Amino acid sequence: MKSIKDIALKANVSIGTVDRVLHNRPGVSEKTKKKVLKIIEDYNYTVNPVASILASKKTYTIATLLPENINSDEFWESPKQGIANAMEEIKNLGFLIKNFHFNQFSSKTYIDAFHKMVNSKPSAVLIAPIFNKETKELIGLLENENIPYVFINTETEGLNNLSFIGQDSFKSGLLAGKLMNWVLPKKAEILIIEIRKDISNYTSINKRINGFKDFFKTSKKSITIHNLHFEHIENSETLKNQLSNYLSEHTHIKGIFVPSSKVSAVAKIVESLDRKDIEIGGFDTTDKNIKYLKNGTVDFLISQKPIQQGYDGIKLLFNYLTHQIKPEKYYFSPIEIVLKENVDFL
Amino acid sequence: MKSIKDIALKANVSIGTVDRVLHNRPGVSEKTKKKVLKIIEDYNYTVNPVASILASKKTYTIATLLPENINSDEFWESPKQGIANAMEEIKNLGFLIKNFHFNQFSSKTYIDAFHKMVNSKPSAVLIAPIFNKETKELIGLLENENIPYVFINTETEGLNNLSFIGQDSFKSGLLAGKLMNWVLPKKAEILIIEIRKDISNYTSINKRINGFKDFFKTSKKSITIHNLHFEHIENSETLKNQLSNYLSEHTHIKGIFVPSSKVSAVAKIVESLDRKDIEIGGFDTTDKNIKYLKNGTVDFLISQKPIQQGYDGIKLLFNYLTHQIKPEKYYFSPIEIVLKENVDFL
DNA sequence: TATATTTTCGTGTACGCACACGAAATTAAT
DNA sequence: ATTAATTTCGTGTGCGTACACGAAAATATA
Repeated sequence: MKSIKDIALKANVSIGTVDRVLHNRPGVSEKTKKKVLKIIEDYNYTVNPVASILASKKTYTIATLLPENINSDEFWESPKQGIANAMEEIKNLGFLIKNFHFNQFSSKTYIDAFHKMVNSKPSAVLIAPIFNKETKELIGLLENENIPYVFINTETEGLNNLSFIGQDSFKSGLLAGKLMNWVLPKKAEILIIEIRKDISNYTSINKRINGFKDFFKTSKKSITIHNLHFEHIENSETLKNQLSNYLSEHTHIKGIFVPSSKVSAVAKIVESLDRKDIEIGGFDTTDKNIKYLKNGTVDFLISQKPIQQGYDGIKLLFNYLTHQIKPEKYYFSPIEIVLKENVDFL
Repeated sequence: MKSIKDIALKANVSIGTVDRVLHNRPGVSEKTKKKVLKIIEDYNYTVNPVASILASKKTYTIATLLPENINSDEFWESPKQGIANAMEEIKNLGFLIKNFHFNQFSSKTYIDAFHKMVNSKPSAVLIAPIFNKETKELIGLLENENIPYVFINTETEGLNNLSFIGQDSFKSGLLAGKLMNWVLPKKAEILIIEIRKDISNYTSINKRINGFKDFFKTSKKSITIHNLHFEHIENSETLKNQLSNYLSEHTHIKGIFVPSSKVSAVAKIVESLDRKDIEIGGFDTTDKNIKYLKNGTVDFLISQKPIQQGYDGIKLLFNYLTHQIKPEKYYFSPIEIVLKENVDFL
């Protein structure tokens, strides 16, 4: 393995000069620069990144802005896990992380955390731009400072984000439709359950629903679709009463689609009603959801590999900051089908 | 970031002593060792792998032994891709790779390559032990030299391999059964097509078939299963004739299960027969298979993420060699369901 | 030609760790 | 107590690169 020293020796210049050539720094005459470059080419030399990292005391700090995970909402735990994993890998390469959190039901906390994040002067940021309007208003703060930003999980159009990491929600809804279509009999009715509390994730969920409905335009089966909205899900008695009433009034409903991670709340009720004839499908492999998948109450889940999303987000910024590798603007996560039979192998 | 120097300072010992403790080298009294370890713990210190690698001129070579990919058989291309990706990441960390190949239909070439591999004195090896008997006879060569070995893709029981990376074939067959059950009508017949050429992969394929059949023991639908074996698949005329004859003799066959990556060969024929009523399922996302998945001839594929298998195999050996991290004995790959709707997001 | 200015380049040190060498401290042997 | 053997530990050097500092060379100005 040739080193910078070998190059210098061969070129009859000092290590410093070679270094200047390598980094395109001024202070080298055109003539010697040519000479050195020629030898670098001949020797097929590339800098040793290990030594390079060790020598450059350059440090980068990446800031993240994600919802805090409140009580039962374990979804955000996963991206955070992936972020932590990625940081573990690069922390010795001069990378530092600062995590900022907000309450996903309070835009005020989002704005607040956003400001704090910008004030910490990070090299780059990873944001879950749950609040669309606020994000558009605040994004200038980052652009003024020339801080690159990546969006995760929630798409926000029309901004100069370096990349978006998340699922194609429409397609994932479409896939959910296909699966639901498979599991249902030739003639059936489907209930889509929306929970208002997911309002912050409004766009994604709407796209999922659109995709879902879109699939049934092409289905050969005879399907009717119902919709039901709930305001709260904490008050499980209300939810239970309303849902069981609805189901008893509409006895042809044989499938329930939950376009969010709140599948388990619905599954719990259906199980208590002992309605084994109803098939349930939804999103995200939270522990609770998996429990109902395993016991057969839930038929399928669609996962977006949130751990990997977090991991990829950090790695992407790492590559951008250290190697100026510009990522794709859209970085779509896998749309993974999770059934009882493969849930243990993810 | 705390360094070895900080530890030494705090412990009132020299850097050398800390170094000895870190590497469990002799020459440190029990007392000072305890003291140093305590501080390491307190400081939450971990060695900087970058500096570590730079300092230790140690170099490792990893050898791989995989089938060469003959003409149409593109499956092995994927693990190789993953291996290459992983090597790219660690090549500057003192890692070198030597790839050995064999013809998967000739045990002689396997034995040959195996010997060459051992003679190259690698630090560790990654093997696809396609030939069970031969592997068991040859494995002593590695054990004599104390060379750790990892199996990929093909399981071989009763050996001291560091780890096995691959799919739980039985479970993946079971899953295929579930999917086939979903797509079929209440009453149907299924044809399982085995291609003798896959003999080298005999065990896995058999397990898949067992898993598949196992599922139908619990199915509520009325399903009959047929089996068909083919010697060759190159001679597509023979295959086509036999298969179309069989299908016309057994008109109730509405599903075909191909427990190998040769799905496309079957799909091609079914397509040419214009039998849109037949659902096809099989394994591996080769380009050809994906083509038939996209045009609707094939209903589902099951992928074992072969690229990741290769990647994981190398990374696992890397961690073992550099950090003595002992991997799990079984490292099961995801069992991924691939449909037309999610094939673009993997 | 002497001096100032700019361009070009060489040297030294640091990054955090591994490891060899040998010195100091401890223990054992005489 | 003296010497020898052994254990314990500190120092120094090198890994390949980045970068600051300043010296030397080249060029411009008087």
